[in-house]
Amino acid sequence: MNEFNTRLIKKVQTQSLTGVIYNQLEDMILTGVLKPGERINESRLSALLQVSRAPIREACRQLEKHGMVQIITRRGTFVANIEVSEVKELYDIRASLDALAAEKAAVYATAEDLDDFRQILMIMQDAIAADDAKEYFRANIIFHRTIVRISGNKNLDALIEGIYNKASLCRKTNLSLPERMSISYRQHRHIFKAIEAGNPMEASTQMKHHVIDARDALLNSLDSSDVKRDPGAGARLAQN
Amino acid sequence: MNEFNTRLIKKVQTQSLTGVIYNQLEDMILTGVLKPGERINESRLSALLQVSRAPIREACRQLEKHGMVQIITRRGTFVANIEVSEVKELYDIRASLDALAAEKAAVYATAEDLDDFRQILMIMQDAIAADDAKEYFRANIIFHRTIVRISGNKNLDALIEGIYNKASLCRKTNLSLPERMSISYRQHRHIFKAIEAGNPMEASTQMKHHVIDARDALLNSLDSSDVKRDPGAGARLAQN
DNA sequence: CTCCTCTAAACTGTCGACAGTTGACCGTAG
DNA sequence: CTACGGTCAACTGTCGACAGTTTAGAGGAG
Repeated sequence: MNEFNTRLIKKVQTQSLTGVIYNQLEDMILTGVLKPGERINESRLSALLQVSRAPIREACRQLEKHGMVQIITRRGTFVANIEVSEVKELYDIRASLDALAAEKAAVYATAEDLDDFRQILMIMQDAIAADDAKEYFRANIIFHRTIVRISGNKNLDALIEGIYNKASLCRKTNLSLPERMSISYRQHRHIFKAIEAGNPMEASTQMKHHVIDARDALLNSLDSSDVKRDPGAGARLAQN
Repeated sequence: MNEFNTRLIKKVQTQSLTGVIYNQLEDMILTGVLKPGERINESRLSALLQVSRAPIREACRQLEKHGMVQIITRRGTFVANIEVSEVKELYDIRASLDALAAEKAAVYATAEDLDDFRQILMIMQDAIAADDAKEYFRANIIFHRTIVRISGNKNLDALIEGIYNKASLCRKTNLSLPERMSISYRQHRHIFKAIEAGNPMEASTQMKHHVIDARDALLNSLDSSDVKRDPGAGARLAQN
């Protein structure tokens, strides 16, 4: 493992060591190698990855900025520990922000934007027909990102991504619910219709309802089948 | 100035150098000593403040986390440059988040919480009677923070503060509008009434309206008294 | 046996130094 | 006069070391 890391580091060195370390740590957190609440030992990591502590410290600050760890002065950095109750709160925030995005999108959407939506909705339909939850999930992310993009609010993007990352720390939240695809699709369609009609109020309301609904479905499924492990790790997001 | 800084640093050393540097830089940015777009030179600062570059770097990362600077790899850290158009977007976000807080506050507020509100509203009334804009402004902040606290959503607090900090970078946004105090007070009263009545929907709507209204007043006063940035701004704002 | 105290190991915060990269200035060619 | 290329200074990224603080564990008292 050491040799592999060393090689990897050498290869991408043009991108700054800190960035590489950041990706490694993010991976280790999202895949559960580093468990919530666990402490990240700078010295040990620097020895393991064969780099000095400086880039590791920097990577940790970036992780904190993205909400994935918490840094306590003179105590260390700890992998964020997300309770289910906090996931609930995070979804509330995301619902509000996504609703804002939908509201603005209904104002600014162009004809081409609407075509984009139609295409995404078609992909979703196909995914449902093929019972391909993974594909549907991908399209879902694109749908939401498209709305944020159209809204034109640059800060919204980073904010929502941060919320999303943090919620993802609760690994249980990454399971997909294939049986909800058709419900979700119908809601997406309502949102699209509101945007198409240029109705900000309606778009906002529908979006908020959609996100809260998804959250409740998720939490309910957690209640019923709690101790389930999630092998379908396709939930990792390709960000940017 | 050097001596003063040194003494200050010594005095609070128990609280980590990075924290002291952070406060200094924040001050310098908010007071305009460091101007938007200006680059922060680590070496020069470390010489000026008589500390090594490490704590300065760390302070810069924290500033970035709070949205006050932007760090570009191998280029340096630059004081965030906020356009008026971006302030508009930031207020949109804040309106959504504050509306969420008000919604939840209407659900969770206790009798003591309501008493807190009554007290704050009284302070506002007094400030208006004394024509004390500064005091009113202080009470206003407490009012909003109280709502966020009552909402019980821990992430909301940090998020809103970040938005607020970033908007404050546009120094023009820091002017107070004494003539709006009574309007603002009435709106606060409406929000309080909705929370008191346990009406989340109404509280949310009133809050959103309040923040957007404050924003428009602010931007309008900028339009009339300042350089004409965006001629279409007024028209576009009217639709909100 | 339990609780408190004190000591030592471990770890983070800070430091000064070096190396690689970036941006700018200067000179040359078209 | 302008555009392109090369050289150089400055600055950030990274490194290894030291100091102060925290935590854990050993030892003693109740």
